[in-house]
Amino acid sequence: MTAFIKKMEHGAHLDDADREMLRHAIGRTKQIGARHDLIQEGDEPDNVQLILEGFACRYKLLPDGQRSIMALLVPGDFCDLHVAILGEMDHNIGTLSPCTVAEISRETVDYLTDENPRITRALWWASLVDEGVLREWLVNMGRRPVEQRLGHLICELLERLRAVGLADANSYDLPLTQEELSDVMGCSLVHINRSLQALRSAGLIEWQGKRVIIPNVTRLMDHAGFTPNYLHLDKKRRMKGTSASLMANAN
Amino acid sequence: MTAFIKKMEHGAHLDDADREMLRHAIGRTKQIGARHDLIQEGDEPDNVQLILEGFACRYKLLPDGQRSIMALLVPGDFCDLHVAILGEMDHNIGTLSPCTVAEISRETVDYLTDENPRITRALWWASLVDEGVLREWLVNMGRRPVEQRLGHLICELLERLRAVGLADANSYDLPLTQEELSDVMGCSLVHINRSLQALRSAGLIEWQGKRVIIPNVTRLMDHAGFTPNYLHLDKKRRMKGTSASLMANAN
DNA sequence: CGGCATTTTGACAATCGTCAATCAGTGTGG
DNA sequence: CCACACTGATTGACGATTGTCAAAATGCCG
Repeated sequence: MTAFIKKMEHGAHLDDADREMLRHAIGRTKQIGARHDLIQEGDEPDNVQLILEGFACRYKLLPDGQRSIMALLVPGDFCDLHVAILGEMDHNIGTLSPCTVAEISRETVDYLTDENPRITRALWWASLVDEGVLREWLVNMGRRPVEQRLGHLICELLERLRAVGLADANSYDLPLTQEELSDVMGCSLVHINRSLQALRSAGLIEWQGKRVIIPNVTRLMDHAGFTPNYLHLDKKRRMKGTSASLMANAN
Repeated sequence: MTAFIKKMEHGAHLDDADREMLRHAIGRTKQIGARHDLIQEGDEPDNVQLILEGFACRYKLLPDGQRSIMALLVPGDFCDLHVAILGEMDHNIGTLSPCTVAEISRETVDYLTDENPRITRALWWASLVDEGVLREWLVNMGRRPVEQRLGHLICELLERLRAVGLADANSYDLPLTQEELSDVMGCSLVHINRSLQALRSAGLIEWQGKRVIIPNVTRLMDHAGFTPNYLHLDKKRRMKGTSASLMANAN
């Protein structure tokens, strides 16, 4: 919950009333165990789901049974804000760890966006950042060897989790198995295992149970070719134009 | 121009007045030669650019000089509709072939979206489809060998170009070099060359100059594991909710 | 025809996947 | 408390895919 509001703060300048509106918007929440689907390809849901705690992912299954994970969802991330426009889900969303998930009705979303331009801007910002992350993942996948790819992902999650208060300066909990990592990175489980070992023996990462520790963040970022610009986590010059009303009243 | 309107029609039910508004929205157009940047990383443009003719791409350059192409833009596609919210471009856009590009001022975009909910819906739809395409490319990159990957891209472009009237039932002009294809597919030029040969000798594609011919579309789609659902090119049950107003007045 | 970009080829090396087995950690029932 | 089952991590051997290098062939355009 606080993760959600912290995230939104990165997308717009919210005041106390805005934060209060967001808090009220969250209606029912539910607990879901690890490895359960929140929504499936072809679904046309009536509510919007939001991760409050735990890790989830967007994924597709291929005819030959392979799984491809196209996004990791952490607390504060929306699952399916967009599906009403597209008609139906073109992918699945499943939990990776046990999750707390909020359900927000369409009516509530409509109310928020009709009434509050700052919240609307924050929601739109979140959606565009997701797109930026997808582009960077594509670069990662296409042009970096698996060892750097892993390092890049670990850097990205450090930034994203710090943005919602779930990581300290150089470590965080990452509840993914190596098999799940292999579905993210598009390579074999064995290769993940060996690449992680390489990163560890290079002193770039350490692993204590489910917690990742990055002894020297700058060094890992350098090794992985990571630059955080695509996460757009600073609001600096972003408020000038009026064109944020682009998506006004699309029904 | 007609490509642009044809594309928008896939996103919402437009009437004659809507189409007229779209036609008027396009102000200055410019001709750009092949391999010129339309916008670069770090830019904060005041106008929105729209491809009217030709092929362009989104790309990033890596420190070691490698190029990664994360999206192909064809007539009807927007370049940077979103950048006002994010603050600055996190990637470059460059032409691949000579292009005709329209510049639309922010004021015009604001006017359209304030006044016309159907156009707003169509614009939002376009943005969400871009995201769906990114997800599918990520699957393609991570889980399919290069030969199928190429087949998949060729199928996707057939659908996208047919949607804007630039392809017939089984062929279209594809003005990309093999080197550019290698930057899209994240592999070496030599490997692209050999994979294309494999597709040709399997009778799955033919190449006449810059034109791709697909002798048997079903067979290629099958070979590549292509399903067009992620392009959301049919409007069927898509108009029920009101939540398309999600992005209303975000300034 | 000559120059240049693009495509094609061959030989070889590096990366990465597959298979199959072992090791380590955790929780359960007896 | 320990045997057992189960999941997840690790290892070795081997083969397949893909990259690199360098050269030759092809096509296009002035």
